[in-house]
Amino acid sequence: MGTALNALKMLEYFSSSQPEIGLSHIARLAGLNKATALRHLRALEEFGLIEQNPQTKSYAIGPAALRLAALREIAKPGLDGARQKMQAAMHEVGESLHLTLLEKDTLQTALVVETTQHSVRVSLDPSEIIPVNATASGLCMLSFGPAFLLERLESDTLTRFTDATMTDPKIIRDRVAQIGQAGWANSNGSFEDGVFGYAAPIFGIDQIAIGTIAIAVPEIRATSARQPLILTSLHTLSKELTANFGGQTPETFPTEFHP
Amino acid sequence: MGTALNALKMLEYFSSSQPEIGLSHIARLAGLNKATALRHLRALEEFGLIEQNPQTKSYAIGPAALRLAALREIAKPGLDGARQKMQAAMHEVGESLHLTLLEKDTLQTALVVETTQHSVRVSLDPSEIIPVNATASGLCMLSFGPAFLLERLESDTLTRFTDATMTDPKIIRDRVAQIGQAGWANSNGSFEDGVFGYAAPIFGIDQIAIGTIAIAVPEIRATSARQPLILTSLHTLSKELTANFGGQTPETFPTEFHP
DNA sequence: CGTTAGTGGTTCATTAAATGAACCGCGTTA
DNA sequence: TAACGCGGTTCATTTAATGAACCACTAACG
Repeated sequence: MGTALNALKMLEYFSSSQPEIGLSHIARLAGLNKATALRHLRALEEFGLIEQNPQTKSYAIGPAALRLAALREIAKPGLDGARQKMQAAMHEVGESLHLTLLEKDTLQTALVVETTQHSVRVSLDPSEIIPVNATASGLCMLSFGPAFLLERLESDTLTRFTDATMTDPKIIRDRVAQIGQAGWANSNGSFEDGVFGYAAPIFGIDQIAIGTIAIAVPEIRATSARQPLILTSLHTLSKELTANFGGQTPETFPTEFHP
Repeated sequence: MGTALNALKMLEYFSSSQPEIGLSHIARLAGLNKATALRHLRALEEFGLIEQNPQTKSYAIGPAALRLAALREIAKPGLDGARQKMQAAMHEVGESLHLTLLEKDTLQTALVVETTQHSVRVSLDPSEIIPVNATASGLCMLSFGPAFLLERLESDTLTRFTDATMTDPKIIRDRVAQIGQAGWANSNGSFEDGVFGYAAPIFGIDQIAIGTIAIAVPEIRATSARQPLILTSLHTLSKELTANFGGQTPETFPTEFHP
């Protein structure tokens, strides 16, 4: 059931490490008969989503992908799609959310969705640069983002914001390793007193984080009873936003978040 | 014949002017039964190439397009694909080709493929900025490119390169209108004596030219007998390169070029 | 030099999946 | 109230997808 879908699923086997695949190979990968694999490829090729190298006879993603991506950007300019998903989650959890993206080499707030359900809520300055050592987003980015962030940890001056702020690179690295296992990060008042943060990565095409999605909870509401709700919301957001920005979640990433 | 292809063809109906389409509407556009249209949309949606707006229930291009485009860029970085197509055409026609792209507001040579078949051939300096009034590429760009190029024609100083160079904006505008009808432009020694140029547009997603592909022929070989070959090559290149860069050829564009 | 194992691609009887007319429930408009 | 259009569903009918066996070709190997 779903011929079209089966055809499309063949596209999943192309990756940055394997941008060109031969007929027999992709048939084996997809568990399809060569004949059907070929017919699917031909259909995709006619549409332009697949292209055959006339020399090697092997197949690669075609130019139609570019056209569709351009259309996508017109229909949903990235952040708009993210905002909608964040707003939906905000209604579920009843807390403020913020989306941070890695711009060049700093982590910046791209979008803030504030809850309307509580008068006591966490507000965040959208122009602030996010310190990697003091926020859940920052720690998350150290775990799942590009390696240079971790590497320059020692050479950076790590500001102490509160008593809970970590400034020792060794301790931070330990924490980062834990987060890499769990899939999510938290910060309990290490940036601002009374603010608990929960963050999860948003992955790019190469399965390296391009940003994070975070839920900020005032300490009074940060009870262990509310954690499961927050963590499941965080997990679905991580996956949805990764998809929204055209990224790919690594297979090793946890399928759910545990406290 | 080709369920997958029929499903994919539904994507063709999304455009910048119509980025969201409802079920009944798209079924009508594609000439499909609502039931089959829905099943196709569901398949595309599961893959992520289509997304349904939960409020309006209408459909739009999904985030998977971004992922595929990113993969495409890794596999075939734009110009590489263009070079291959140009080389194939070069072998067919036996003349030098050059690809020019509109960078910001100037027309620049992006790629040159020189023929190896003749010792007398046209060479082009890749760093040169292409004058719009003197080259086939320039005239082509005036016809099919963004409007501002034509609008600033009067305010620009138009250099006279040879006796055949057009410098009167009025005459140029007439010529541009002709080219708009024909689909291709030529320049007979208006940039350099003894060089005949033939050019056709490369369109972007919005059906406005983002560049041109040109064939440069030494006057001695620019016989009327060779024109048909050159023009058909030019036409297929125009379409192929438009596709290569993820663009879309307007429906009003000629299906073949006539001398 | 023949054998083997791999490739990309084709054929055609069999089978499974795509199809579409009619239908439902719902919200708008007349 | 009635008529229309919408998104979505159902199920008998038909059409198109499927896959085992096959061909032609290339590369490696003894």
